[in-house]
Amino acid sequence: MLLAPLAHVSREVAGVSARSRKISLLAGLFRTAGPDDVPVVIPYLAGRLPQGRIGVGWNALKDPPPPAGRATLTVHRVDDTFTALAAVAGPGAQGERRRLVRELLGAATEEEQRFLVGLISGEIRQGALDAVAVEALAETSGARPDAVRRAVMLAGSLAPVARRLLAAGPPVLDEFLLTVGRPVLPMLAQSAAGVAEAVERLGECAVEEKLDGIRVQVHRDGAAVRIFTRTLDEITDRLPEVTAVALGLAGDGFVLDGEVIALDAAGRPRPFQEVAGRVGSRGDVPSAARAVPLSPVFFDILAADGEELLDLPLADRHTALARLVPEPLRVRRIVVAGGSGPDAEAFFRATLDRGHEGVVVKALDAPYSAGRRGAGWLKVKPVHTLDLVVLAAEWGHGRRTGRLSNLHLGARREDGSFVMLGKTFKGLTDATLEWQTGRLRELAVRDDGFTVTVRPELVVEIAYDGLQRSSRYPAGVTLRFARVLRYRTDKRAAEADTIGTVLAAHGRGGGSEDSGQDGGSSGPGAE
DNA sequence: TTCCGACAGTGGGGTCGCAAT
DNA sequence: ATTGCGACCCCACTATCGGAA
Repeated sequence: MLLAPLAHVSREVAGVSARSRKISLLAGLFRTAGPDDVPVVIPYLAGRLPQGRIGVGWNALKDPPPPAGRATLTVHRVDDTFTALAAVAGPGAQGERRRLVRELLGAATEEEQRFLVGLISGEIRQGALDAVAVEALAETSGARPDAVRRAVMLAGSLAPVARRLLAAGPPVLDEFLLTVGRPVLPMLAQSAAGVAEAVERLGECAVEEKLDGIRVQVHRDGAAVRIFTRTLDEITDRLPEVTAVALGLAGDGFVLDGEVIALDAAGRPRPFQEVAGRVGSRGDVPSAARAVPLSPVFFDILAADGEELLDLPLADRHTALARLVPEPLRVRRIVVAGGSGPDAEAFFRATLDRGHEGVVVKALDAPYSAGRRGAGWLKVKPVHTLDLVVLAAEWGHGRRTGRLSNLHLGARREDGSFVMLGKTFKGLTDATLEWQTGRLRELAVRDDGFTVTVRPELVVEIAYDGLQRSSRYPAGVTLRFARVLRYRTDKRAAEADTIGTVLAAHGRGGGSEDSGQDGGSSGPGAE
């Protein structure tokens, strides 16, 4: 099969807005793909590479060679090139990758080049990723979308399901079962503004502490333990203490869902950054483990005694969890029946006081709906706000092209100058985007084509989750998950929050930003 | 007809590891 | 030794479509 029709359909899909139309366009192409093409075509049209990451980024894609005049590239030639790219290593790897990429792009027509660049950089922007591909796959094969989605969740990815489904038809979906040792897409939570609201939405529910660490899925099959991240990457060899905990439990065929965190001597959680650094360390794991020992804490169970528990309501899964996992290894929780708000609120406060991130409110009757951000779990975290000053803004991409999007945020110093605390592009409606583009252009003092620097006069109210240590910004801290709430056109820059009040609000002392370096873990840490 | 769930898009900061400088 | 880049961790929010109410 040639790449050309694929690239063409991708462009057509991007050109229509109706999801139903996208689905039938994709389905039409799936039908024409031969059995050998399927494992490649399906992921490509869902915007993914079967090889995963191949070590080629935006930089290697600059200045593509002139396009070919005629379409001769086959999908298999493209796939072979990606396989070769993924295998390149050692000195000179960068140059070799560049050479392979140039060779591939040189053999591609203009439309194919656009498609390949999008595919490699993960910016297909056709408005159709896995979920739409699942629908198209269902349409092509005559299977029920739900059944396809469930198989994808259990297989961990689309490709193996697509291959079997198109080769043998809907009945093969029954072959996709939860297997201990093979990762499953994890269930995710939606956000809610407050505990009372979340409890009201869910009715009978559990309120569990939300720990700020790394999500882990722990499989044990006899003496074999495997640990996976939220994106299903295996990290078993980096977490020996988690393996030890799994081997210490009184069961030998289970799958647990939980979070790893690090605790200090007083039993309080250490900052997320320390946990992330530890989990990311592949080199000398034993010494990393001595410096930052990790504690797994579990909140769900997907299989026990080799038996699949996914479809059981949470209440029953928790019973199974409690049978296998002793108290300190489980997340703290309470059960709230029939909207008794105060208990949940008190639990939320107590959880924050213990230094944790917030709570997750979970419907007791909900099954484990993996891979979807189902409404069965609602997370609640405290929100802080600040009035900051816009120092600059970056030109947006994609649907934000031509609009000033990413804002550089500054806090006021006592002397009237400003310290940059981070950036945000979140929380902006199209109308606000439009308005800020006009207003910031009026305030512009410089435009290098990427960033527009402005006179620091515009005040914006920012919500954020807490401070974290930063080596990038002059105050030594930056805002975590900053987003725009609204512009404060009623405020002048001289009325914006100062860096002193920002630091003081998070127990980092007032005064100058240079004292913000709190020497590792001795400080109280970000919330 | 209106409401709302699910999805895609638009990017944020940090950290590690590897290759290039 | 330092710097740049890619891969992955954490993540919020809005616009849109299309089925449910």
